[in-house]
Amino acid sequence: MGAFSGACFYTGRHGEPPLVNRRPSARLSDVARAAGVSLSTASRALADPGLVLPATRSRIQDAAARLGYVPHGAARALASRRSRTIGAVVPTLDNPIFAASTQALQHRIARDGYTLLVGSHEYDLEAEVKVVSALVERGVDGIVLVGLDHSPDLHRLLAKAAIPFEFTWATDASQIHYSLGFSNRLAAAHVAQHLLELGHREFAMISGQTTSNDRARERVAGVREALAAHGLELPSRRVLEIAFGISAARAAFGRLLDSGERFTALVCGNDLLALGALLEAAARGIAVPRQLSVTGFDDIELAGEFSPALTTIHLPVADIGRIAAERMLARIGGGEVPKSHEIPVHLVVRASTAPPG
Amino acid sequence: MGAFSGACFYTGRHGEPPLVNRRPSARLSDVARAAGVSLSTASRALADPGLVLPATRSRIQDAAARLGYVPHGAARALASRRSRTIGAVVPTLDNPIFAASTQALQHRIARDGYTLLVGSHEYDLEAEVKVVSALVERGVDGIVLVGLDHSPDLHRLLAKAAIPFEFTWATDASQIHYSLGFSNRLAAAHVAQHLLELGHREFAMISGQTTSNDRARERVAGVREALAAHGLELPSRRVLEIAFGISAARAAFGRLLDSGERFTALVCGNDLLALGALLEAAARGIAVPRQLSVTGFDDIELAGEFSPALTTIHLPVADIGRIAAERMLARIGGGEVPKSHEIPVHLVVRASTAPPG
DNA sequence: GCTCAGGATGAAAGCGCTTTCATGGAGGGT
DNA sequence: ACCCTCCATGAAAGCGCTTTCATCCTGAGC
Repeated sequence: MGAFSGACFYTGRHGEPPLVNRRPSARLSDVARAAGVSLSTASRALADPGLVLPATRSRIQDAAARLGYVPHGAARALASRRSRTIGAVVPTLDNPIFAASTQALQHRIARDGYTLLVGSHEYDLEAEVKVVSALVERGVDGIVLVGLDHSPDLHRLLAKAAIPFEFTWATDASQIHYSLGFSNRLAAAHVAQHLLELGHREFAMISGQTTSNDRARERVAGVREALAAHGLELPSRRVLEIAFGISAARAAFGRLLDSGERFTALVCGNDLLALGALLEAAARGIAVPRQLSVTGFDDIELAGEFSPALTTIHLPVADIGRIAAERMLARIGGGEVPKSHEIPVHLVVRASTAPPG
Repeated sequence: MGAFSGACFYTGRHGEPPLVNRRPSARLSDVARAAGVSLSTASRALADPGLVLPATRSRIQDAAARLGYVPHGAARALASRRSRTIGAVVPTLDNPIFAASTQALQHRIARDGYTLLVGSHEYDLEAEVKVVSALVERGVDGIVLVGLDHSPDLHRLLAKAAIPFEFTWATDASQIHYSLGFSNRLAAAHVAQHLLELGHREFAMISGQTTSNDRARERVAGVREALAAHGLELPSRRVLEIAFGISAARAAFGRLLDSGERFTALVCGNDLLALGALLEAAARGIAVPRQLSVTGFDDIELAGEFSPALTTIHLPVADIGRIAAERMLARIGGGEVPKSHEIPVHLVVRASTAPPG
């Protein structure tokens, strides 16, 4: 390569914009200049086209398209005090029901031009406060939370931020807060009632962790209530609390069997736990439902496909996300929605329950 | 209640700030004033405490704590040109592997003070462009995407935005883009190789949708390659492409059986599809693995617990999210990372495969 | 004791947009 | 023809923060 051409190449190279700190894409002022209008008119044409003469409007829109204009969200948020983002805080996305409802939530708000910020706290209420704080800091216009159990700091933070928030997967009976869900207690009682009607009298239960988890707690309480109405009780030694997971559930169920407890009905806090129990029962040659009836909660897809198909409570998981989105959007828009929204859930009787053998 | 006290009450009531447009929590200038320092010093004390005298610093930090100061993300982003948010775009969170890796990603970046924005496109490449555009507009500092198949518009947008982005769940052999994952083709070939070694010669396959999905396509290609090396082939009529879902998989497998095709090995594009096939096989009285060998891909928790336990490719799902996070954080911080990162995956042989009966 | 380096702080200029508020011109009523 | 209203547009003031740049003070070096 000769000196001249070499120099030439280098000149060319240096002409390229540096990759870092490169001038970001066109700003609104560039669009305005290109269209021959003022900044304010350009802003209006894009935000509320009705405010601008059709001719002007299309000139501006053309310019924006030509320049590949992408609005600067932070600037917009700063000036307008709305970020058009919504925060969702879930225990974990590893649980398919939270993943599915979050998916539905995201899908719905995207339709209205909103973006979802997600955080998870892995069932740690103090971690949740931090997550929410991060979301508030990002200026979310609203926050969707799971359950009713939260740190007092959480409530303080939320009150101070003065943004709408909503609890899901449970309804706040006190009507103090906005909530969307169903009564975990009643639903669980419904399951127990079904088993009672089949003739079961000896129960056991596998539950998720109940500390800091009102849903799990209410489900246990619901079963106890239903039994109590029949003069029966569910002793603590027959209620196993375990962390989430199929293999953990298998192990727990195994322990329960090994402990020598006698029972004909096993109520599980959710489908995954029930599946674990079903798997362990099969491994041990326990016939379900002949020797043992098993129930779940959630009605994940597998529940209906598994053999034996699982008797469980059907939850309209996607609806929860979607309706939460709609209630949130309405409130952000200044609308009013009922303080609490009850989602219908129902028992699906399948092959895993039958009268005691 | 007397007239005086009544008036008193009302005055009190009116004194409350209105719920809407209430002055948001303390601003940095409030903190600065409370601490008796300038705005800049307050900013420094919070952003980089080392720049400020210990005494001053603690006065400022105290004031911030006392006032419950929460920084205004948009203002900060506008001034600093960094939003400390990262975007993740997945096909859908309904798929547990994406939910799990997203969870790990979120968890890791939260440790560094970053917040996750998520979007999903349900396997629609044009929808993906919109989602990414929304994220760019929100000023994310980086974007994590799934797979290698994307719209040209997507690449244009990303190039223009000049922010780091990374593809996951596959490695870009051309090394043009940053990518993190493994070779879906090799992994699938590995599965086929295992079955070939067991003595299988007649294969069938159930795959996810291959259009716009390089992972699914590569898995099919990998199986074909492995067979070809043995002079065998996998005719199209034995490759069923279906949408995601256990019941869809059951139905598809049923159709395959009804079509009269004869095969001793069924390769499935992922574990959920395999589970569907296993369930249908059980329902039809087909013994696995005696009459039919079945394989999956992903190694979800259920794969190892199910009966028969599923032979599958183990993917370190959480690692993918975590490492993607770490690579992204490094790049945002100005660091360098290898263009592509290969994640080790391996075959887990369980009870669903055996020599042909 | 005087100079100069260096560190702590303050002043002020934006970041890119929205949103009053002001202005000017067109159209309607009389 | 005149006045008033209404509507399209423009000018300009921030939104709350970061970040130069300038300033002041302290202390080391001679």
